[in-house]
Amino acid sequence: MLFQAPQEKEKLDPRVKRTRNLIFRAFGELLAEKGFQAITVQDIAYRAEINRATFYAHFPDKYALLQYSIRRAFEEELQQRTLSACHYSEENLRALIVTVCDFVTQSGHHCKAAGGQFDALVEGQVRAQVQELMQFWLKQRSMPPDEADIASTAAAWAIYGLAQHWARSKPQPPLDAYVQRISPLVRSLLMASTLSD
Amino acid sequence: MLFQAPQEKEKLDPRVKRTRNLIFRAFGELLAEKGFQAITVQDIAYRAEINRATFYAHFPDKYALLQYSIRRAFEEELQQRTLSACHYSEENLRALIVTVCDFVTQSGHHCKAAGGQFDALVEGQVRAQVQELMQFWLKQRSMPPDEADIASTAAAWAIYGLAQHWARSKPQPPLDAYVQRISPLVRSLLMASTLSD
DNA sequence: GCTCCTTTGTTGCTTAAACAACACATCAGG
DNA sequence: CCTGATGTGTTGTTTAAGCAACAAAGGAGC
Repeated sequence: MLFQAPQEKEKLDPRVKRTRNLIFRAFGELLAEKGFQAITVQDIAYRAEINRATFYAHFPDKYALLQYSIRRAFEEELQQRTLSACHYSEENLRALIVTVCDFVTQSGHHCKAAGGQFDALVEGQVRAQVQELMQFWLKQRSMPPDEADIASTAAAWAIYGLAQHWARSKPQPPLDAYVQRISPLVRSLLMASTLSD
Repeated sequence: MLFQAPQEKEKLDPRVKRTRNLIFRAFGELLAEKGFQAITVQDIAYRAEINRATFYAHFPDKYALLQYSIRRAFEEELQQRTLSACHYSEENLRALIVTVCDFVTQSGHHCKAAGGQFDALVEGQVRAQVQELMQFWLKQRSMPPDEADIASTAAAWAIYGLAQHWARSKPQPPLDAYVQRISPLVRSLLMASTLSD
């Protein structure tokens, strides 16, 4: 992939990579089975076939793992939709918005059992990644860094906000139509300076 | 489980256990995809997320892994059918025969691409385990060891031979009927001395 | 025959994971 | 209240897995 996440870059000890994969998968399974609070670190370690102390070598606690997992889940979602290693285009922007909408709904009813902090975590991680990706797009199109910062930040917040709005709205309009409607708004935020293509 | 396989007993370093699991699964996947000869040790190591040298720390070569895998696959088959931790009964004996028949057919067309040695390996491993299990049954019923050896050996060979015969016979009679027909033969082998129950 | 390339086994040295043991927090029940 | 049980973090020591580099065995193609 061309757009590698800033964290977890380059060469990482394969044992570390594998261990995190194991923890990630185990956590995902448990999350689906029991809900967040009911999960203990022991559960995770057992399921992942690792020692409990090893868990703490990678994450301070299960909340940190939750955060990491949200980020990874969203990353994988992006990769599966062939985004993340892409350039800017209207189509990719719409796809990105769709991904965020889906992810927000998913995380909404996937595990409502994680205290009020859950939504905040999802929001933070997803927004950060959306912003990074769009920043990457803009720099690729040679927008000056500080402008790209501002534009991508604004657009990321807007996308997340609109996604949440859609997810909560009753009745829910068809996603396609909604995205068609809002993507020009986001585009205008992104392209405030360079208005071509 | 009450009837633990003689190898791989008691407490084994969890890393070893996990590594072997990873290798076992990776090998199973590759076997389904490419066939035995096409698989390299590198493939297995890559798929299992382990170092190639680690593979050699566990198995001399891929043939040894094949042998190990056959044994494990059959073990798991037994456990799934709730055998292996059981006492002798007519029903369990029939279930055992059914398992062997299924396993022989499976391994027959699952990967025909492993030289002529493949069948021999399956045969050896399966027969050994069938024999061990029945020996366990007999000793549980306080048959003297040397008698149990002989009886279980004869029965194991008979079961495997009859399973192979069934798998190759055309047209194949219904498995249920076939097992009903042959299980008394096996039973007579097992119970040659103690003819009660 | 001869390369070039891939795969195979093998070997010190390095590093991450396992363990056991610890002090501490939390909570249900007598 | 206290007691037993369970989960949390942390630490030093031990052990398995990773790495890089090696020699050697096979193939494929010229």
